[in-house]
Amino acid sequence: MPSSNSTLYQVSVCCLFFGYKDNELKLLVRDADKSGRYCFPEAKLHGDNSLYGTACGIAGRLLKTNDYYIKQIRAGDPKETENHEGFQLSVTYYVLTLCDDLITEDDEPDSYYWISLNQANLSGEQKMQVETALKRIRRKIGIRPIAFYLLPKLFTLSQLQHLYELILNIPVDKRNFRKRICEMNYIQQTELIDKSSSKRGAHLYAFNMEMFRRSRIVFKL
Amino acid sequence: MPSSNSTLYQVSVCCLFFGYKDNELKLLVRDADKSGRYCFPEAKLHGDNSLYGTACGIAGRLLKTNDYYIKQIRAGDPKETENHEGFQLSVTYYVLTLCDDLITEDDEPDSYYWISLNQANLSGEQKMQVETALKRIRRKIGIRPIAFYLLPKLFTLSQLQHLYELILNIPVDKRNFRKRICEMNYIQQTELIDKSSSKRGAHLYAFNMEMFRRSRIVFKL
DNA sequence: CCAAAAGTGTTCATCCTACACCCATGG
DNA sequence: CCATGGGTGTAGGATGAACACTTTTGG
Repeated sequence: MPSSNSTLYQVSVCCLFFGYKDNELKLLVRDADKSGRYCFPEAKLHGDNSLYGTACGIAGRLLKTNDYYIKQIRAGDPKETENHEGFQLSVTYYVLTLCDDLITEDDEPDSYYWISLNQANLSGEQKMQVETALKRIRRKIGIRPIAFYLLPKLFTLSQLQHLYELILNIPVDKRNFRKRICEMNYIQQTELIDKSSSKRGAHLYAFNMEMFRRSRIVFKL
Repeated sequence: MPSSNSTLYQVSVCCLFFGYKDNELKLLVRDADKSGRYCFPEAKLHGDNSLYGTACGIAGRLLKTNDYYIKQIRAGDPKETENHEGFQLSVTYYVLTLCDDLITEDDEPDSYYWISLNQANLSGEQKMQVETALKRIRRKIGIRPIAFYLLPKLFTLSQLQHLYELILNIPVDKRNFRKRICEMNYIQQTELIDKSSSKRGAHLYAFNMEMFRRSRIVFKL
C-alpha cells in the first residue's frame, strides 16, 4: 500500500489533427517556443467538463468546419510539469478533417499550420503518438467510412483511392476498388465532372451519411 | 479562452478483470460499502508512475499468477470526488486471466471475488464499461491469441471453442474451428488426455508463445 | 496527335461454410 | 449397452486478386 495522499494532476487533452491535401497527409502543429520543434494543439481539462467536449472545443477553436471525426486514442503517462511543481497527464485524441478551413487567429502570433507528415521533424515521443494514431486510422479506415472526413463533400474515386493508398501505404487495385464502391449505394455518383486533374474529367462522388445509416450494406474497402 | 487556473484531478486506474470458469465469463468485484452494488478494483495514480505500471500493481496485489493480459481501454470523464472537494479522473484497463489464483487478503474484510457476468447486478455506468471492454475483447480475440490467458496452460479444444462461443455470443462450427487450429503450429497437441468432462477423454493442447512469435502463420479464429 | 488520367469485366484461386457420422468409454 | 462428448473430411459457393485495353480531351 503506497502511503501519502494521492497526487493531484493537471490534465490536458491533446489532439492530433490529420488532413489530406496535395496527395499528402498533413498534420496540424504550431512552433514550440524554442528551436524547430512542433507542438500539437491541446487544452487543459477544467472541472467536470468531458474529455470529448474538451477535445471538440480544441477543434472548434481551430477549424472553421465542424465536420470532423474525433476519437480518443488513450491516456498517456504522467510527467512532471515544466516548472517541476507538479504532475500532468495527457489524453490524446485524433481528428480527421479537411486541411483548409483553419481559423486564422490574427492576434495570436504562434498560430497553427499544416505540415506534411513525411517531412515532419517530430520528436521521438511525437512520432510514437502519430504512429499510434495512424495505426488506429489504418485499422478503422477499412471498416468504417471515416476517410470521407478527409475529403471534400464531392470527390473523385481517384482521390479516394490515392487517400487509401497513402494511409495504408500499399497500392490498391483500381478496378477492384471501384467495384467495391459501386456495391455501396451510399457512395453516390453525381452528374458533376471534375476536370481539374485530367483532360477527360472524372465523375464526382458523394458519401451520403443518412443513407449509410439506413443501409444494410456493410462498409468495406 | 477559459480563465482560472486549471483544475487538479485525482487520477485512478480501474481494472476490469475477466475470467472464465464453469463455462461462464466472470468478473472480479468487491461489495461497495452500501447496498448490493459492486466495486471494481482500482488504485490511485501516484507521482510519475506509469498508468500501465499502476494497473499491473493492482493485478499483482490481487492475482497469484502474473500471467495475464492487460490493456488500456480509455480515460473516462471526470467526476466530483465523493467529498465534493475536487475532481477525479479514471483510466480503465481490462485484464484477462485465470479465475482462480486470487490472493486472499485475510486481514481485509471487503475483499474481491468472482461473479458471473450474466447475473451481475451492475450499475448503468458499470454495464457500459464492461460492454466497452467486451467489444474490445471480441474484436481482438479473433486476431490475437489472447483467449489463452483465460484458460489453463493445458486445455481441450472444446473448452477453447466454448470460450469463443461465449465471448462472441455466436455458435462456432466444431470442424471448421478445429481445422483452423490444426494449421497453427503453435497450438500444440500434447499426449495428455483430460477425462474430466467426457468418458472418452479429450486431448489437451497448449499454446506456445515462443513458437507463436517465431511463426509466420497468422492467428485467426 | 499524343500524353495523361478515367473508366470498365472476366478468370482463376482461395477461403469459408455447411454438413453427418463413427469413436471410445464410464457407468 | 447406451449416453455422452471427442473427433474427423468433403463439396459447393462466395469472396478476393490479378490483369489490359479503350475512352476522352487539352495542349
